[in-house]
Amino acid sequence: MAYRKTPAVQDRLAAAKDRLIQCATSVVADVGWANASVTAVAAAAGMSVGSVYQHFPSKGALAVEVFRRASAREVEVLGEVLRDGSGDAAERLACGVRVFARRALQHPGLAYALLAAPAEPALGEARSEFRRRYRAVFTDVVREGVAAGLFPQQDAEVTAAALTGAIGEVLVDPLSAPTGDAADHLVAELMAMSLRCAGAPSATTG
Amino acid sequence: MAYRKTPAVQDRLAAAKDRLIQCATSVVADVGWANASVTAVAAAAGMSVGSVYQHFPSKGALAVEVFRRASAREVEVLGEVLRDGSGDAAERLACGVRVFARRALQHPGLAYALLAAPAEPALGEARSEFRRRYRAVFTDVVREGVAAGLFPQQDAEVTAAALTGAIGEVLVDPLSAPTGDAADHLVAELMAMSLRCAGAPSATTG
DNA sequence: GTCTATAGTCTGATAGAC
DNA sequence: GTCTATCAGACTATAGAC
Repeated sequence: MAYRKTPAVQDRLAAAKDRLIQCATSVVADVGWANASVTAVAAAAGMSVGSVYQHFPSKGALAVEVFRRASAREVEVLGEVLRDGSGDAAERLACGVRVFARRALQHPGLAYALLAAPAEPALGEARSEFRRRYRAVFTDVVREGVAAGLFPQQDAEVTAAALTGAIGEVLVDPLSAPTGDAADHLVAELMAMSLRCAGAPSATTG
Repeated sequence: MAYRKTPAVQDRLAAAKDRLIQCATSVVADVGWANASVTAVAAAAGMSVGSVYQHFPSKGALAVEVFRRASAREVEVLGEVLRDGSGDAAERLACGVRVFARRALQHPGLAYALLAAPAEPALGEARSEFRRRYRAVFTDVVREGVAAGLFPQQDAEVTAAALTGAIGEVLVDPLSAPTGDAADHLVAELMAMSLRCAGAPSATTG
């Protein structure tokens, strides 16, 4: 008969699974989804291919989990800044964009994998959800700004989607990650563009 | 020894290749890149798998050609409106966005495949080029608007990239293609958002 | 028992014979 | 042009190490 796993065993399993996910994330950030074969991931995690399939039913499921964890972190960080930051809606929006951009520029491989890389088919749905969540957090700030008369009347959902796409596109294009002054310039322009996009008045003044 | 192909043969080959590309485009628009196997494409084109490889050296090459043709059409249409349309930069930008959006909403399957679908690894480069070209046409209008004092000072490249990403994201998300009034609303919001994004003054006024 | 290594099956891309 | 063989990579089954 089947015995319940002891806590110690459960912990060990969970730890191994965690490590597997982390290693897989590194591999993907390094070589992209296309080249992240199960064999390569297993090797990076120091385990056999068979063991990988003890943690995940398929390569796609592992990919989804890798994607979910990485993207959840980003959405969470952004959401905190947008919701709990200080200042009015425009200031929080600008701050959120800066944080998002800086994080992406620091981990370009991961950002590219999350935002734009040709991906496992299984990631289609996960990516959609990721974007929905980004929209949700942006939608809230935009709505707030409109309610406060800070932004003009607009469909907050559309603006939120636009911000999501715009920021992703700007950050991902130069596969060559800009550094130093170039990065600062990019972030500054991105913040200005986001404010204009929402219709913050300062945008047209300067 | 190898004889030069007669013109008649060349024409027949070119026609077959054309049909193959068109059929492949339909298949991709229907089932996405992931399910567009060479077998499926060959079947749709009424030829054998082996024949497909007489026209293209690899599946990736065929995918790139499908992508190139479809995206080139879109970029061209947009470019014409933005360059040769009537009115100032803001008016042409708004008009270009409307045209782009309407076309995408009419062919949602193809739009999704071009803009956002999980794709063949080989398409990574093609997609980058596609986006660079979008940026290029947007960059020109934005520059012109800035020069005319219509838009505020800004990095036109960044705004162009943002417009590319924003429009794509807004159009692609609701995999359920909006129809009738909903589509009109979406297009109108998209145009307003694009003008705000570039900093057109009317945007903050109403 | 759980992990590893390994050798198999299966699917789909690709090459080559016909 | 078609058909068949090969190859790669996802996935599975099994045997042995600890």
